[in-house]
Amino acid sequence: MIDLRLLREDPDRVRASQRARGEDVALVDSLLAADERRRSSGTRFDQLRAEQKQLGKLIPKAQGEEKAELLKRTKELAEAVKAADGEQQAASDEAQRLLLQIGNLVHPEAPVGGEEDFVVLEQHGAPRDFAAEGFTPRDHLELGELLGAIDTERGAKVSGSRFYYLTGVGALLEFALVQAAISQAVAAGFTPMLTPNLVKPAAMAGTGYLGQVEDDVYRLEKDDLYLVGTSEVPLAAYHMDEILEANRLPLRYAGFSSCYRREAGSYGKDTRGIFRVHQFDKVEMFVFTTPEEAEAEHQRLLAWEKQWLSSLELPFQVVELASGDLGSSASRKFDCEAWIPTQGKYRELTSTSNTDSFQARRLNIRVRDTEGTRPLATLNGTLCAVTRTIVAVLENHQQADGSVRVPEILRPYLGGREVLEPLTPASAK
RNA sequence: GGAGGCGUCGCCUAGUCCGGUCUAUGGCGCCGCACUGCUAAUGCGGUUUGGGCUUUACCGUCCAUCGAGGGUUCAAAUCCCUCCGCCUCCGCCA
Repeated sequence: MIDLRLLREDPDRVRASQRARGEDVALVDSLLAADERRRSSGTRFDQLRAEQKQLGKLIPKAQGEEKAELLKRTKELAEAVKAADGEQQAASDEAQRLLLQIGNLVHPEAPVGGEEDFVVLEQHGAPRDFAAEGFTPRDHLELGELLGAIDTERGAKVSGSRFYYLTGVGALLEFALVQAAISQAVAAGFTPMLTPNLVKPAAMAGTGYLGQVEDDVYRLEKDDLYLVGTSEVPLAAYHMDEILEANRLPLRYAGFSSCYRREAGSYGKDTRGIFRVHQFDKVEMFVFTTPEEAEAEHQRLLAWEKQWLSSLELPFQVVELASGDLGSSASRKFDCEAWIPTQGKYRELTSTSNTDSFQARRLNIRVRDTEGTRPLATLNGTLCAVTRTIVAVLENHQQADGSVRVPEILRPYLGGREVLEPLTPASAK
């Protein structure tokens, strides 16, 4: 959530941010009104309650008629206090409800616009010229099947569309990617974390995933738990309701978890292969730091993502997303998009967001330093989303005979193997 | 899943049976000041968190906060109910 104090002092800034996001600007005025009601009813409650407490203290000492009179008065006060409390509660709930609907303040540098208005910041490497090499590239599913690495047919049989099995070298490739990614993160000072895949509503709401994207989240109604769409959720909520000493910051965590996404509203999009699936594994970076350090940390997260994709020898570009495509929590977001040869496009492989103190406010996470106790900043960034990375690696490193060259960074985790070879027809099923 | 115990302002802890004197005790830690060649020791003061009012700082003041939420009462850490978490035992189990 945004800072209520800032909203009172500079409502125009919040209005402008809402407008840039393409979200409801009128929320701002409804919230200002509710906040005003909350404060005035709160003041009344405080006064009545103070009077009630004072009189209440006299009762044990009073006698006879004086006591009867006091009891009568305090009984009336008790009623009034209860009523005022109700009003305050209602106004406060209303203000909170509205506050939670307002998106994070858009960063001044973020381009204004919708999904199409992203800005390409950098390009790394160059797409291969398969025509010049004399063959037509196979897509990742075809390659995956040749290698005995990906089985989507049986995934669909067992679990439905957008499910898959990683088999043989496919499974080994995932473990190699995860180990390489975790190694990079640990070398950079991150604490590796294995996190719960099921979380309570407070964790989900606190990270901002129960707003516009709620339909994309799996919910287990019987237990009132959610399947996480990213380990960002359990990592952010790890310090929920805590006050962290400034000298412990930054706290950098590298989480590994499965990620579950309903992909509601993406019917017909990316239906082939494992580019867009309901379940995949991911190594995610998550940082708790001070608001002053947030921007610099965001650049560091982006740098670690670039390092990772470069080490996989993938051609990619860095884009900055426009204001309308930030999601409710991010003030600024960069994606790294890898070249997918058979699509002839760059596609998102990683994404890093600066959520500033937006999630920390919702999750009640603060830092204590000389400035006092105040919300801290949280940031997140993908290190390796396994399935999409497999897509990119297979397609970009394929060879004419259907084999795939293993990037050097992964070789130690694949028993030194330099090439993944297609299964012989005899051993294929 | 069954039975029992526990949850107090950083940590430990008193208070809960029997409601008001709780403005929540004491110790440890921490912060400030004093004293002292330095350190240590000692003394004094401070030390939950949130909200309101005071100009949004300082100072001051009021309210809420004893795991969470309800209830009873003039009055709840204390009595009642529901929920959450932890511990012990039993059962089941990767």
